[in-house]
Amino acid sequence: MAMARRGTGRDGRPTLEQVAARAGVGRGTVSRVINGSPRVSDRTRAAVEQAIADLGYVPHRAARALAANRSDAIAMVVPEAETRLFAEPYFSGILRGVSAELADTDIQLLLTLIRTPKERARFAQYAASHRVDGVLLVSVHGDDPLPDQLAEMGIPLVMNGRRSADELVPHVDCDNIGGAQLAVEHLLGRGRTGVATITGPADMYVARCRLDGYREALRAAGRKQDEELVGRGDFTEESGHSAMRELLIRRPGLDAVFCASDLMAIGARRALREMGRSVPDDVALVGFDDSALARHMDPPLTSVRQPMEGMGRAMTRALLAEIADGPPERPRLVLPTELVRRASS
Amino acid sequence: MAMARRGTGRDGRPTLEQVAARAGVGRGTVSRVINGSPRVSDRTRAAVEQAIADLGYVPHRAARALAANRSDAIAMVVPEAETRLFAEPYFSGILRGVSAELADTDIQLLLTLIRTPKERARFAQYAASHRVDGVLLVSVHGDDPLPDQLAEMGIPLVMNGRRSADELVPHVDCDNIGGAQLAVEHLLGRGRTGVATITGPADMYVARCRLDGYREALRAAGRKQDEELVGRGDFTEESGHSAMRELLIRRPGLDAVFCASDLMAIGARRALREMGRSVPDDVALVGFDDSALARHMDPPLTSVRQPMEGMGRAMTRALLAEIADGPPERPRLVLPTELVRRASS
DNA sequence: GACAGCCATGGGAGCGCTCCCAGACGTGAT
DNA sequence: ATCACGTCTGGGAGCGCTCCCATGGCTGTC
Repeated sequence: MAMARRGTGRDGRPTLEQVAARAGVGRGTVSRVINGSPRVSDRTRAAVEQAIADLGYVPHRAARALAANRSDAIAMVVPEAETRLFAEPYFSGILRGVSAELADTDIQLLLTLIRTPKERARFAQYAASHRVDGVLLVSVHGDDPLPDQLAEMGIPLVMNGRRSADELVPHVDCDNIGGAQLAVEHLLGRGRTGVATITGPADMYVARCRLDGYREALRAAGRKQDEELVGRGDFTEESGHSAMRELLIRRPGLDAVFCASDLMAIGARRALREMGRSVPDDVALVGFDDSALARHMDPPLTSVRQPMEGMGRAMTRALLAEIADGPPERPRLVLPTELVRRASS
Repeated sequence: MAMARRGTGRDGRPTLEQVAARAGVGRGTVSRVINGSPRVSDRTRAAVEQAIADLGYVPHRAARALAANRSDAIAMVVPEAETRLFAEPYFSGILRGVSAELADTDIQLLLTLIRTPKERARFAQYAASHRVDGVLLVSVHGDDPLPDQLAEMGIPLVMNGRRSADELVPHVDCDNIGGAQLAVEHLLGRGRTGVATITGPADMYVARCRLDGYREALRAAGRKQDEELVGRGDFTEESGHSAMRELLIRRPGLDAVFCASDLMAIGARRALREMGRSVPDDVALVGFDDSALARHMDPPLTSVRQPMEGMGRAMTRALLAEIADGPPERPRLVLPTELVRRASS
């Protein structure tokens, strides 16, 4: 036989049952009020809300999750390398956006850093058992099996960035091509004629986009493509340094460089200094990311800003919509980039 | 009357009940195995483990949380300003440590950014209702009421850093005094005689510690204190810049500066350049934090490294211990800092 | 004025787990 | 053999919620 109902929950907090008792209604009604069901009269609703306020009632998440078979939590998954490499503005920017968007829902953010395949597998299993309502995937590499795995399991999922031009998994991206164009147009607009670029690794889609943007801007301006002005980097400072040296040897007369990352711009800047070029007088420099590094460089670096916080927000909105309404018809959302002009160009 | 037991849980995943059936034991026994209770015979344990493996069973968190009255989740609370200001290495370093420490438990990390008092209140309420087992508080300011609020509610809690010398809330700190000493000793050891410092805001405990370290190092070396060599900053680049200018005006002969943050060192470096001083030849420069900024400065900045990842780990260990065993007898843990020597000194 | 139809409402059943008690089975001492 | 333990085990009860069905009061209609 059921024990007599107690006056409070196990840890001394009021339960829905007590709220019901105090408001003089049934449990179902309180539940309806809490969940915003329209099928409650205004009178009753007011009484229940009063009781909730009086008691300081807060729904018990676990109980709700168990009964309703949802978790009211989403996970944000970040390959650990990213927190190291792109600590800022990437990771914290996105996080800020996600958090802001979640602030007035009562959905929780679970953060998972993944550093090994074992951890990836573990997370996949975890997600598979519906312990989260959806997943936000940050900075996915082309060869990461996780997105497809999750998609296959039918777990709502949004990535930032895409792995290829024909990405099927819903994602939010920023306009890398447009950003690169902006940068190169700006350089051209300042009268620079020998505009070089230092690219990211060719197997990363984002790097290819930025290179495409560079090419497109030159084409649009009617300049001929000089392949000797394209230096290859891998987004690291060191690669920017060596690419810049090679560029300078091949084309000593170049007067501007668009780097596909701020980190490479730092390396390039060092090479320029070593080879006796001043910035921006001899060579104008533009980066990509608008990181803290760019702001604090000497001279401060002109850079393409990605709306990281906006991407975080957009990803979150997209995920919540997907959780509520099922897969979107258009899986892709592209946010504009912006050029932040500083003294380096 | 209870419905006949089904073959699987609601979302098609096996339940503990099915594991029990397959292993030919009762629910209680499976629960015991899962929770590592010793009161299970080896035979039975093996059978249950086999059944778990066969079925791919994963416990349902919400059900477990509800029944056991714990959440298997801890929250990491970060004032939003911090993700902006100290993006790196602070925040991501700690996060990496926390995540690493949690990796082989099945405790989840909930991340909460707090930007308004309203959100703080909301979080306090949330935590109060035992929706998390414990809280990690990052970068707390002296006037933040949250720590005491949580402590009062009996919620296991660990902060990083302390608000004052007699902090009562359990916390993990790094050796700011020792780090500053290290920096100044290093400067002295390189033959510098006029060692200045630029401090953080006087109302921040961490800033006072670094100043104490500076003083202590001078004292230990038998140098007299010259108050004119102490510049006041507030951890920002701009404050470093103006403090450096003033120092240079007051004491043109100074030949070294210990800055209590890398950001201030960047400002100081700019001022030095403007006033025609070279680094490190005329003036040696040392920062604090060992941020990405320091590594990429020109010349690269010698800086005091705080073991952020280690602090994250230590905080997590301390919190888990507190959850398991109750409040620690010694609330404080201090981790050593380390000097990273680069070309600026 | 009777009946269908609608709406707000109460509360039983059940989500998947843990807790704990009572029972079944040893074992060693008497 | 009997008894007193101790160990291992099964399963009832219950965690706090949501879902859903049945109920009862009202309205509108012919």
